[in-house]
Amino acid sequence: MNEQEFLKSYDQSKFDRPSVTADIAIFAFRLQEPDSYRHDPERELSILLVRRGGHPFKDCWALPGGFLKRTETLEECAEREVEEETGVCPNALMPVSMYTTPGRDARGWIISQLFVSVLPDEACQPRGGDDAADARWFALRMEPAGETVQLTLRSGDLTIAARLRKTDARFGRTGYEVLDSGGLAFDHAAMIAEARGALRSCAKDFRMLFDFLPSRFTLTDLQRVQEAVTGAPMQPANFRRKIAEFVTETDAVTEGAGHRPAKLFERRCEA
Amino acid sequence: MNEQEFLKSYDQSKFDRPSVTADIAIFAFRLQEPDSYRHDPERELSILLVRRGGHPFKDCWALPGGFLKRTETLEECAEREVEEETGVCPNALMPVSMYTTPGRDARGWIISQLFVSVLPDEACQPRGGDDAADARWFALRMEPAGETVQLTLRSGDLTIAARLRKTDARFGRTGYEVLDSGGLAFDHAAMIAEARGALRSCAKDFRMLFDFLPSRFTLTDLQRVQEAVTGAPMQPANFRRKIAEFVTETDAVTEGAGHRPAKLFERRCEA
DNA sequence: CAAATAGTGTCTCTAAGACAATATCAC
DNA sequence: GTGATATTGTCTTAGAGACACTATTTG
Repeated sequence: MNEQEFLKSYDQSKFDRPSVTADIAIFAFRLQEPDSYRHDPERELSILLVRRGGHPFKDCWALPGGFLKRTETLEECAEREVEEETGVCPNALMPVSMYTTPGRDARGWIISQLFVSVLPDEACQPRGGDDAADARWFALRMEPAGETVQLTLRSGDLTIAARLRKTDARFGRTGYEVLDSGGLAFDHAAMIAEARGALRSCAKDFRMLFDFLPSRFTLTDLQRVQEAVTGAPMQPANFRRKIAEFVTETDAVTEGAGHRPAKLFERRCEA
Repeated sequence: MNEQEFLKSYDQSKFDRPSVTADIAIFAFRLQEPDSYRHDPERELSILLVRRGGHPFKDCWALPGGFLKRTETLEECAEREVEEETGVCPNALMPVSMYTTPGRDARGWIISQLFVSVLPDEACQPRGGDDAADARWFALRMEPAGETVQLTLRSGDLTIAARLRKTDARFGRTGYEVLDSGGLAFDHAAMIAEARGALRSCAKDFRMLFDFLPSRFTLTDLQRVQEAVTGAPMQPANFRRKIAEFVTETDAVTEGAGHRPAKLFERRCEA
């Protein structure tokens, strides 16, 4: 038998195969109401979730995502699913890791690729789509609590609290095991925690920060984003020194704030 | 219909699904013959390939790997396949990226997870296994050549030369497109190039270096490994300063070399 | 002017890199 | 002793972090 004949006789359907999905953790910073005309509004790290319209986990909140099709790459699938379910068009999608533990999905043998993406606040007025009854931003907090990690998601009156335990932490990535999903679908609580970690670790490279903001931004805004992602404050002088090479000054300035206006900057694009 | 009923009626086989494989790039440094009794032997970055025993790409060289089973994670699959095909038991397996381009495998819809692993030279006397007619170490060189990248693999008289073009380079990872596979199976030439890059980028973190060496080693050996992985030489004094915190001195020293003996060190294990 | 944020100058300390000198073995 | 590698000392420089100061708007 030669290769041609082999390929002709090869029947993929004879073999056991999993379904494959992409799930996407989309982060943004949402502005909160300022408490005085002088204070700048605070920014809050948020994540986009959809309410599931069908079984399983009907009416539970979940990451947007869906099944891979034969004609697309996993990344294209992720982009398509986000668009379909939330009406939002994501920027670059960073692959994080593959979830393949047997039994992780009650429907059968399903493995999932987790992606992380980041959006400027303005770009996203989510709407429910195809399979999703609703789509909303949830303010995200993740705090260590002894041996475990507490995950808190809040959207208006709605609060979701999940508890996780760290499992492996190799190659700069930390995996989590769900102790209490808090009502989140599937193993998405673990995915959200891992995505938050991936976000933190890729913030060392400044390029990602720009995706959180519109094309023109103040350096202070950029710094707030960086601080929220890394979780550590920074001296303004030092921050400015470090990002200087990545931004270009424009003529425009902010207006109407109760204090000195700030110059607007743009991302510097180089080869 | 409630969730129980939904799950009972859910039939995964109604949906189109891909086959999923794990492919593993295993690296080691192999000692070369010294040209004089005084010179230490040189080390050469090598990668473990298997010769395919069956179609497609019968008799071509390929990364070890194979199909994911329902009862295992992708990482377990990778470990099993390496063991079956080469007789070698890999250390930690680092997931690198997922290959999902439609049409990448002539057998049908097949997506693959690439892993990278690293072995001490001593640990691996490869043998052909199940699907693999043969398993061998190939010295690996990767050189930029204008717009393209030249990949050269050599094992004894056998030389494989592949040519690639860089595609995307986001999130610290570089993807490649195969221009000339040089006879390597599937898109494995691109995988090898990406794996080489992943190795380089994770070498910044010293912990990975130890996997290339037996439990006791000289600092010079460790430095040679680091230099070969990163591609850049380093001052001995600086290297020693940097790894000091990761190693412990032992009483043992090397013997019989035509020069000053070196202290043997061990990896320092901390919490 | 007061409150609030924007933006700059500069000191210190550490880490990285370069260079040079000394040490110790096999033959 | 000679050739090779092992090991250590230290100078210089670049960058991170901390701190203090000045600048500019709105009400």
